Amino acid sequence: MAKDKDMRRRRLPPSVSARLPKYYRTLRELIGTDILRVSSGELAKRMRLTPSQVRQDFSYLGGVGQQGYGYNVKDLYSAIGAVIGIPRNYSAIIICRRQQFGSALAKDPCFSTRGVNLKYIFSEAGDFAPSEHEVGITELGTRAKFSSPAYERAADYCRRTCADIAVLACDRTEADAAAEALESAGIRGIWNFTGKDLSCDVPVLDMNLSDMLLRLCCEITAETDE
Amino acid sequence: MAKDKDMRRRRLPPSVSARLPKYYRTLRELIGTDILRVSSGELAKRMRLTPSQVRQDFSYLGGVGQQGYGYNVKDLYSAIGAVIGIPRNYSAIIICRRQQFGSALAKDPCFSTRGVNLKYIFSEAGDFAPSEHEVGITELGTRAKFSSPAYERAADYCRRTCADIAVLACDRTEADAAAEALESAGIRGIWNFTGKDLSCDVPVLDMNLSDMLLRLCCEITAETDE
DNA sequence: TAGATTGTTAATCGATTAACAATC
DNA sequence: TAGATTGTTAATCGATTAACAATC
Repeated sequence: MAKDKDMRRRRLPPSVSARLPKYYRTLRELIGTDILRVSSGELAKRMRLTPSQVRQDFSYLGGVGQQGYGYNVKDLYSAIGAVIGIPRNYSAIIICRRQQFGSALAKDPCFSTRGVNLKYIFSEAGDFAPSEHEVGITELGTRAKFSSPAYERAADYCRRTCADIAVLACDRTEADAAAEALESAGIRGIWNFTGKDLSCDVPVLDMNLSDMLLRLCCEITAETDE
Repeated sequence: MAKDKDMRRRRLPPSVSARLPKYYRTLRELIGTDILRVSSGELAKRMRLTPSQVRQDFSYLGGVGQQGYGYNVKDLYSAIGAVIGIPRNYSAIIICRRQQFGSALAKDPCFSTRGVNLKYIFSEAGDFAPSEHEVGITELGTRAKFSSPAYERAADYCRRTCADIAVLACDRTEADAAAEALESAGIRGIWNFTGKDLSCDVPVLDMNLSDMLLRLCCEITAETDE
């Protein structure tokens, strides 16, 4: 008894949760085209998976489909959104170096389109709200001289105002100190662009650009030699 | 017979090749500290793997270790580098929008530190060699009016001069056309920052920032509910 | 030689695919 | 009802871990 409930509660296997964002994105696109229902076969074709895998994955969401019909696109979209945590309206801050990577991220639509509230950007050239950022960085130049590193001001902000996610794109040499400061200020996840592996208790998503570039090189090499 | 040779030749499982860049990076660090030899146990500790996995992984490289001693750091480093394709000196070009993501990538050390030759940057604000790029983007502003989109000029360049890797960070709407143009111009791999899935015959490494952000959200949510 | 550590085989674990009864 | 399609169980496949003989 209550077998399906147990099923629903079982922690999602990592392989499944890694696919959720892509399901979510594909379903968004379907919503945009006014398609109301979708079968595991159709979704599998769009995402280049097997129908089996799609159904197996969705079984962890607990009975979100209907036999003979398929899945209601909007229901499925919000069921997946709920598991990801979209309704929690997470907030984010960026710690970056002027004109570098993280700074460009501030303009990326990934935050606004996914319901994550980008609140503030901290860099050695000044601290900015996203709206001020473009002007701030390119025209104002350096806003002020700071005695504290950007990550400390970010941690202070975090303590005062709360923020869930830190996009960490500071210098490698500051990475450990920054992660520690942010963690003790209550940050709940770190998107790590520093290229340094962090040891944290909160979830860390590593974006090691060098590693990624080499991964592509490796594939190219394997392709050549095959 | 020739059993070990067969082993060496067997195509690397994807799980193993995905770890090679991190091995490579860790070994680089060891070289930097003048450590000459390393055991599977030591390496496992640094990389948070099991010694078994390290040895299993390296077995695909074919007898690069020595019983009772471990692995010679430099030998291992170059054996892994060879599989990745470092000695092939791959070259790269960037197709991006002004001041956006790809443009910031041009300044990232991942290319130079990994022996990938970044040759040229194409954007609607002008085409630049990496050395001209910072000045070009921020001070010169728009260099010229172009009648062709950046990806077409990139494809032309690729046909004339050759380039192995395209960092594709153009607008989503141009993603398919750009990939097709670059592929037919002879590009061998695409690092895809457009947020759109490509269908290509060459290896594609997807950097879907929205998906990645949601993956982190998902982990935070799971952590909270556990 | 004795201790250390590899390379490899076997055992386990997890993820994917296939099959099919349940049911809309 | 008949056709479609799910949810779930069983079979397969691949990746990780454990164990140990080979050997430096």
